[in-house]
Amino acid sequence: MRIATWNVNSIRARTARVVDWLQRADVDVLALQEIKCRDDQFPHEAFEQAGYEVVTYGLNQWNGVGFASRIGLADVTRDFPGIPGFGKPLPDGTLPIEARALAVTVGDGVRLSSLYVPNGRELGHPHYDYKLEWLARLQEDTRRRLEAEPQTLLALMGDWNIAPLDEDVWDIRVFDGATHVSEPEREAFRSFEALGLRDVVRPLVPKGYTYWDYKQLRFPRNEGMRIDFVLGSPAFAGAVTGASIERNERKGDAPSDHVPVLVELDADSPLDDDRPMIF
DNA sequence: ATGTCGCTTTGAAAGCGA
Repeated sequence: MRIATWNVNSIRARTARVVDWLQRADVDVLALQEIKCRDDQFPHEAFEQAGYEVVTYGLNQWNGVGFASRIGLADVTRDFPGIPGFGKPLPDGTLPIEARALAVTVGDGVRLSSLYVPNGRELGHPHYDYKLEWLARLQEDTRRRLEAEPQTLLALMGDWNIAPLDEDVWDIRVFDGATHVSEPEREAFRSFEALGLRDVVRPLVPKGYTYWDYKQLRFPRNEGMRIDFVLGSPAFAGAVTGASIERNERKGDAPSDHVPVLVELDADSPLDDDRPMIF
């Protein structure tokens, strides 16, 4: 099973590129972020013609997440319990919930979330507090799920908008006082690892960025950030057999500013200690 | 250079978010 995550920065601007890559890379399931369209605006036909069914969660021109799968999509869940909102209060006094979290079950019971973590904008900005609150509520929900089903094959995948390590940005000095590298954000990221989730890509791809800003020749200079991650439950992590960061997808005409992160999984024979040894 | 994108409202240019 080949599973990927990709912040596409507008699906309508990149439909052919995304579908072409899905087929070229032989991807079974893609988690999308920043589709930047409503559900009715999504280019369903192009994906269906390529053999993928699609589920999307898009409310307006901002954010938006989705999945494309050729091995099934079941138990679709938007948001998560306790998810905070942001923006102008609604008539009932609550804040609007943004389209940033979508979970599905694929294949034979693999539970995947497509996540677009709030950017944060600036330290001390209301959006930064929103980001931390959003992550705290997601962590709580994930903890409950793992406690209820410790053996579950589960992965949280997406654009985390956090660089967990200094080496995940090209020059940490540039990020003094910036979001994405602040200690509260990194602590939030580690709080998921404290649940037993593991970054399943870094051990296999120790170096490399997943995002390069369009501005200031960031890609030609390789001045990027590693902010897109797949965090897997112990059972999920045990089934991972390969991973790659698809750097070539930042090249050519009209690329997204993020590239796909791809994980290969052998869900039929997880490498856990209970597996009978056969010689 | 706050140096690029993509979307929106608005009626070709500006605002917003990243």
